[in-house]
Amino acid sequence: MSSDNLSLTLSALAHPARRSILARLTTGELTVAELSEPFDMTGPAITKHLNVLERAGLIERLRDAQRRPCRLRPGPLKDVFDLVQPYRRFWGESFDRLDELLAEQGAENDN
Amino acid sequence: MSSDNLSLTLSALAHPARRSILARLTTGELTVAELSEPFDMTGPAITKHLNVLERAGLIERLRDAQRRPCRLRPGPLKDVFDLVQPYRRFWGESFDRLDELLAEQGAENDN
DNA sequence: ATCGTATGTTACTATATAGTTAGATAACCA
DNA sequence: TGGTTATCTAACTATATAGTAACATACGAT
Repeated sequence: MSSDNLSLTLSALAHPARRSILARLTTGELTVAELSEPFDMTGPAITKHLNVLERAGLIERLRDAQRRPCRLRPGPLKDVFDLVQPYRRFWGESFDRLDELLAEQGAENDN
Repeated sequence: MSSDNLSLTLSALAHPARRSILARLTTGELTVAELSEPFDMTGPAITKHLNVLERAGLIERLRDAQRRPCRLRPGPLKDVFDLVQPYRRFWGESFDRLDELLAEQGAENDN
């Protein structure tokens, strides 16, 4: 399963329901019931998705009586940003033929 | 397994060996043997990782006699960038307490 | 005290992932 | 032709993921 933090974060993001949950949490805390509502999924399935997100540090669980609202913890997303950031130079120019870019880069940074 | 493209890309990235392979491909094409070298892993294991990367569109396999060099295809990484991009406003300010930000946002964008 | 709502836990199924060893394929080299 | 190098496929194991149904717990309301 590769349990380093970044791998945990990426595999947590690798499910549309979990990405959708995160997106909805940007507007504030939501309860499990509220989060479940848009999905055709049973309660336990949602609970498991929330556990995955929590284990990755992407959400925090609170207490409000019998409710357990979730709050976004965006920290680990920065690591994802930092992962893809160095590749920005590659897209937008030659998607299919990287050769020239690699040549340029090879010139300035000999490996 | 959630086979939409973005999910495929994210779960392909959710393994340190595969991220390392991608990083090494930024300096040019490499053969399977060259890619295997830094890892304590058998050939078939590497082949499987390459298949995962290829299925996600992150690499391309070429032919050079009996060699099958790999080339980076950075396109799908842009989608990952676009995924995390909107969350940038959340980190760097209040990691733990999102409340003020949410309050601001709630004011301008009533949901 | 009991009821109902909200959420979590357990046990189970099916499929996917990550790795192994052993064998198959393919292309070059002598 | 036969051998070597490079890579992939097949079969297998162990563990993880995504879902279900059924049950348990926790808390507020009546």
